[in-house]
Amino acid sequence: MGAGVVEKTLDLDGFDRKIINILSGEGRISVTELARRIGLSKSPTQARLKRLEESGVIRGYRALYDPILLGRDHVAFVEVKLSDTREAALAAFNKAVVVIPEVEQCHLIAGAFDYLLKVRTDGMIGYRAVLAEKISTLPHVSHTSTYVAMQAVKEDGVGGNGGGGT
Amino acid sequence: MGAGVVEKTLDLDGFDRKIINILSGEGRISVTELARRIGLSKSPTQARLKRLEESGVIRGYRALYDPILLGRDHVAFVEVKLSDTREAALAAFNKAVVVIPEVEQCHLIAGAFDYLLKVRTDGMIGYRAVLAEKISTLPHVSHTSTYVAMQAVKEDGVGGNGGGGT
DNA sequence: TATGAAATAATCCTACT
DNA sequence: AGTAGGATTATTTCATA
Repeated sequence: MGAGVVEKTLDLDGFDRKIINILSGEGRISVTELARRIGLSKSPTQARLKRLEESGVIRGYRALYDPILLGRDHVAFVEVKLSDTREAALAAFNKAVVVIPEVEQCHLIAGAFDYLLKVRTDGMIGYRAVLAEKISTLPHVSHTSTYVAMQAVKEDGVGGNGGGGT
Repeated sequence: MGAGVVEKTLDLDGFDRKIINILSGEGRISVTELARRIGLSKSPTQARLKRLEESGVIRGYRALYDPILLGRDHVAFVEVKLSDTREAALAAFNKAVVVIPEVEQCHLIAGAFDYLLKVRTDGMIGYRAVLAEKISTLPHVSHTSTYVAMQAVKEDGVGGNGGGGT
């Protein structure tokens, strides 16, 4: 995305695609089951899986959690405007924002050199604290606009960490 | 989120929290390894894992993919305004939007009764097709504004499906 | 590159502390 | 409720085609 053309030349055939699609829904099934579903025996299935993992197509596996049961059902989207949009400023912002655990997603948006953040907390009080203490103090932030989600109509599960506690 | 207080009364102790945090990063490790890491023997670890799964805290497992290697690195956020925001209209919109595979996320936003959608495609051409043929034709849509992401600064992996092909 | 068999390691179940 | 041990099943490696 952006600078540098990345080598996209990995040839994924139908079996690889099937593996990808199955594992996107059920990431913990056994290789035996996976082999049965794609219609191949165990060894080649395992070899393909390993190849997908080592080539970087599969970056890892994650458990999906119920945000409500974990008490982390407050989602807000934050539009962030920067006072400086030069490369160094963007890099500083990027580096600082990725380590905030409550920030689930952060995208650089075209057109206005803004960022759009997705922030998950355990409630409005927690959100205000994150906004005041973490997001507003990020490098070169000049203005933020918050949009609170009333309902997650479609969403994948939530990661385990992010302010809860280890 | 919103109507109906949900029973949050599951008591998660430190071991459960450890399980949740570990599995959020490595969702495919064995129960043996999991037991070793949380400092418990295998049987209780497995019992706790099963309890977390059956209580709904863990909703499933998913493989994370590299969007670039899969050729699905175009992300856009769409603000959708509805002409009708009564309950029935919202329900109709919700029902229709969840089945669009390119829509990764959809949130009902407070304040203006808008929706914010995250749409992933294989490029601008694919995005325009999705916007014209799928999003704009959703029930009660009156207006959309698109914000294209130039860079994913922080983001979990991507699901396997969404326009690719089975 | 797929198949099939043998060694290894995981899961599952039962009994004990 | 956690630990320990044994039976079942899956995964891994290796040989073969």
